[in-house]
Amino acid sequence: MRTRFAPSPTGSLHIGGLRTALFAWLIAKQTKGTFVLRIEDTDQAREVVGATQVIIRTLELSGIPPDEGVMFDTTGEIVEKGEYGPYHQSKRLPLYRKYVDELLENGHAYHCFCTSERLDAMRKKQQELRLAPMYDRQCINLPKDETAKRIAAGEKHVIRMKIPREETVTYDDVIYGPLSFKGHTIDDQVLLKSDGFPTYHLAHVVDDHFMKTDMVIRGEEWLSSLPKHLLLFRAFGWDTPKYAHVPLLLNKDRTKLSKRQGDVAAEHYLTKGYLPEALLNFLVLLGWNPGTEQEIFTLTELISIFSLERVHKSGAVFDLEKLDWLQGQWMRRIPVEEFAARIRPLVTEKYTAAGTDPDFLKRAALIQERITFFPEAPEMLGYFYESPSPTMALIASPKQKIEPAQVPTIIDFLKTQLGIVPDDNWNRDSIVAAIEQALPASGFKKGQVLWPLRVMLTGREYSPGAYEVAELLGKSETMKRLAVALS
RNA sequence: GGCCCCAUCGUCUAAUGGUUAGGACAGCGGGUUUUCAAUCCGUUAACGGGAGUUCAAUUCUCCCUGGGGCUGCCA
Repeated sequence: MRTRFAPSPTGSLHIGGLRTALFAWLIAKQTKGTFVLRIEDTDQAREVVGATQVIIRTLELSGIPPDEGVMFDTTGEIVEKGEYGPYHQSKRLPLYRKYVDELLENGHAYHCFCTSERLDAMRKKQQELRLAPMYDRQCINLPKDETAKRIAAGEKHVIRMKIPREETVTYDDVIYGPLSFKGHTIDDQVLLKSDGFPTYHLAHVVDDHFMKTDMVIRGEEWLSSLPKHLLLFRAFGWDTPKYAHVPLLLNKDRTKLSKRQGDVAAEHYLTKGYLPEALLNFLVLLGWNPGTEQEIFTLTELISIFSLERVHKSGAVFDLEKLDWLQGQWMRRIPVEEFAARIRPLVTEKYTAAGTDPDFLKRAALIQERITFFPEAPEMLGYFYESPSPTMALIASPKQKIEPAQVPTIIDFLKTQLGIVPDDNWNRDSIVAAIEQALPASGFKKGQVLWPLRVMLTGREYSPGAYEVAELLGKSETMKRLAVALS
């Protein structure tokens, strides 16, 4: 099946857009079809420079790049690939013009010279009379010669669609099921703007016809425009694609997910350190479920089990809590070598020594099960690359039942016990043995010696275990840190 | 206001004409543990309301209520 994602380059890729793209990508992949990226740049005023790059990059980073349409070449330049282009709507103007002319000839569309001032006034009046704001068709029966004359005189105009008002348009949406719309409630939509650009409605129908889209997967906000699109396909005499409208992503207050209430830019989550696997896993679960109790899915698994039939109709609140959990799950699934490779540049940026550290993999392994985001790594590994400054306040922990007065004794105990571990046998097991064998006679509890040891070695309130840190630090460094004076 | 759509724990969701209405996240309690995290166990918490159909309705129908989307020469 050929599916497509068709965003406007008006800013970064919306997180809801990424979910829609994911659904479309999954359908294309599971049918061994093609996922097309088309850029809907028909609103010159709202276009943002660089937005197309961001959109493509976000899809790529997420792991769902387009197969056809707008994409990057090997050098990172935006190119178009495929036989149904161009894939930027701004490059298809003659095509839209041609088909809107056809509509004009067949009586499915008409010229409209109304000014926006008149339209505003009209709507205002309609609102006051509690009527549906709709174009009043003032220009629908303009004589041909008058129309021609006004156009020739350079008068600004648009082309509107003529809706058959007596009809009821019905459709069976892949997700929403049977839908029906009464013709007299549908507005005579503008198809071609006065600047010669098409509106979404015209461009969508023409493009998805010529690009041979089998299924249009888009957000639910398009549901009420659907009859216009259906009518256009019919007016052109073209087959209608299947439509699957997907439920919206919502703010906490259940309004349509918007910028004001949080970050809606998909790349924000990626740059913040969320794994694409976690992000897509989270998004796919918003509105869809596999019918089993499985919650963690790779993209490959999703390709085989995803289905639009199991997407339901109500909107889903975009609540990050579960994303954080999924992030943790995915972080822990990364092979440790890969994990180390990912964080190494980040850690090296702050601590040059990490770049040549032969034990980096072991240190990375220590934090993998407790880290949430890659950027936390430098902070979490800092004590391996710079000497900590432990304080008495931190060591004398009431929770561990440690009195300040006991601290020197405890540290002496640690020095003595660790001192007897042979240099060539410095490993976790022998460190454990050296300390725990002497524990009963010392009168200290485990926590009373291990908490101070950990703090002396790391200077931190939280960190991986004392034994593991000591092992990786090596004997001489461990002994050195135990000898540091407390502040 | 008009049109269209939707409605199960706080959130994401499952299931069913007869069930103790299931799971996950979060919350809470506990185990493990030198801290934090991770992990394990337990636990709080939902069918919006009213009619109708039926022996039986959370499930089917209708109405209401609530929520959302659209209502641009935006997409």
